Amino acid sequence: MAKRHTQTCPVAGFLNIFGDAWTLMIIREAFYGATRFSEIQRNTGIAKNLLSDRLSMLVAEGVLEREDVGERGSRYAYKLTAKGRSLAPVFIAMSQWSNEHVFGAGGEPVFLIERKTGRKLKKLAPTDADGKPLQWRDIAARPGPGANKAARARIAESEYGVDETA
Amino acid sequence: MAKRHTQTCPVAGFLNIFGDAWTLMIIREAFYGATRFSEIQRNTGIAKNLLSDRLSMLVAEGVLEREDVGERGSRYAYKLTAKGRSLAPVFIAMSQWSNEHVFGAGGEPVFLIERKTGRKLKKLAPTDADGKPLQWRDIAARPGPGANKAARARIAESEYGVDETA
DNA sequence: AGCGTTTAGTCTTATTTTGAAACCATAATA
DNA sequence: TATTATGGTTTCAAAATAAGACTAAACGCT
Repeated sequence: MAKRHTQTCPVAGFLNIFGDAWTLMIIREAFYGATRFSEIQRNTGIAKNLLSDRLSMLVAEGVLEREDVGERGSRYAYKLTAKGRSLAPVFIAMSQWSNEHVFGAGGEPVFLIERKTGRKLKKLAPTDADGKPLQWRDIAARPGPGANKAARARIAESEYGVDETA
Repeated sequence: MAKRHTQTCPVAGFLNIFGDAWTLMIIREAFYGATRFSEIQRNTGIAKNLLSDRLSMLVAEGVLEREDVGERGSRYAYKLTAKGRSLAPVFIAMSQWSNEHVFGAGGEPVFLIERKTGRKLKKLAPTDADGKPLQWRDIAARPGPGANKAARARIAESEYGVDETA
């Protein structure tokens, strides 16, 4: 899993960390509260060498932290950092999409709920700065301060782009 | 990209479609308005055989549709279906996370904005059924109607799970 | 203290996937 | 009519994945 994408792009940056079949399964386990190597391996079915690689990578990226829980070392707990916990919207959006479009109404394997009341979370949806819902047609892309020439060009030529020279 | 995951789980279901280095880059292109094979290939750098595979897969999954745009055939446009467009929250959540945690403040390559006003979208965040913001600690998982025995067991034993026998 | 089990890996090897380039038929363009 | 662009398919080497064997330290039990 070398970093494949060299583009200056948020999606490319995201996929350089999470763009494979297993990494987000590990994040799922972390959200579900699993912390131990063996636990994650059992719950996902990932091969041990891959789990070892991915955990090291996630710790190096600052998404997980490895905590020593043995009395004299050699027992570890992998836990989400603040950076990792802030993947919650991604995790929730994936789960909601999959419940709706992979499994469908009546076939949902798991609902995410508010712990206190048991009610389902509200469906994540794009909103403007004031919280008013937006359709995808209302959304556009604008180069940010980190955009290089290539990124600017791609955005400018796309119909999704807005030339915001302001 | 055979379906790797057999678990009855929303994340596993999602990753069986999108769990690789390229598929979400293709979705990015679709959101940015690219429709043609060559255009997507140029913009992402994906190998043509992989693009061909992934596009067929996405059409088969109903995420994209292939429309014939040649006068006498053999020119095609790949467009998001409604199912594909409803990936917007996933796309936005990934972009926002990456802007914040991969590139960081001042290094963001691309902002997603409201087309009409140019203002940045609001950051996606989990809320309860009424729209009140929730911390990740307030969120739990409950088996849905599609949960099989294995899925139920996994949720039950996780600290994230709630035994909602109601 | 001694013994078997669990944990958290590593190593090896076969299989699968990817990446890059070559090739090709049809369509559009000059 | 000739040239280029499009949308692929095929081939082959390199890389990643999958599965199991193996290991050392730590733990749990008597």
